[in-house]
Amino acid sequence: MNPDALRGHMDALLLSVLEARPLHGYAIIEALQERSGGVLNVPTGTVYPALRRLERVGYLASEWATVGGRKRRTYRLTDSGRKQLEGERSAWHEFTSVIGSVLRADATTT
Amino acid sequence: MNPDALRGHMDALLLSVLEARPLHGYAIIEALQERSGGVLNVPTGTVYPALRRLERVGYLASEWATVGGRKRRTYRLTDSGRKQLEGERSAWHEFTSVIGSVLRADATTT
DNA sequence: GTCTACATATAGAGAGCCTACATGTAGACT
DNA sequence: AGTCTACATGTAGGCTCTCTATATGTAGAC
Repeated sequence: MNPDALRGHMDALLLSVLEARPLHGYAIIEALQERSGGVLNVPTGTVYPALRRLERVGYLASEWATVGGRKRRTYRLTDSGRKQLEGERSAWHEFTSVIGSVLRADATTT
Repeated sequence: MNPDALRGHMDALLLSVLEARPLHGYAIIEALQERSGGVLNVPTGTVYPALRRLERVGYLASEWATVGGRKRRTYRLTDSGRKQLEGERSAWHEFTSVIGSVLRADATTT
């Protein structure tokens, strides 16, 4: 999976994975792998900064917890984040529809 | 349309639009608009450098022409570019499938 | 004592898309 | 003659995001 292809879609992925329940960063990475059938291996250097960015703009909120002696920062969707996810989903549909229509365009079309 | 979303998909769009016949830059921009129903307004500052990049890596070839007193640089797909377009199309399908599966994931899935 | 899994974080690189600007022709309209 | 719009190409610099590489530390298995 070409990294550049993910540009601008990372937010949607992260918000989506947090939709059902809060998760910490490491678990988010695993969830993305699972849901994508192992294809999506997003490095920590991408996920952690992205989560902080999404928190900074108010789509996520976080709190620290200690589980089994290990510290976790658990992220959850805010109301604003839930609205944003809706927007991301419709943007995704428009995006695939538009690009798809160009890629599939009949070779004989003017 | 969020500009970042196009990242990594521009090549596919340009190659696809040149699949049926050679076009010059300005006509490519118009073709993208048409095929996308007016949604895709790619600025010249994106298209011209991208075309040069694609020529540099061998997917496109170009030649100058003068039509109605105006100079045009007309681009056409090379054989290598045609193969690349195939690859771009299958990459696109994998991409939409993977992202789609994450975005649509059942809220109750683990 | 070592290795792997778990867990978070940052610095710096790299790439590409965008804004803004520069340049020039042709044709229509005033 | 002068202005405006459409046509047509191009570059410089900025911006943002993703990635690589690195750092740090705990827990548990072997």
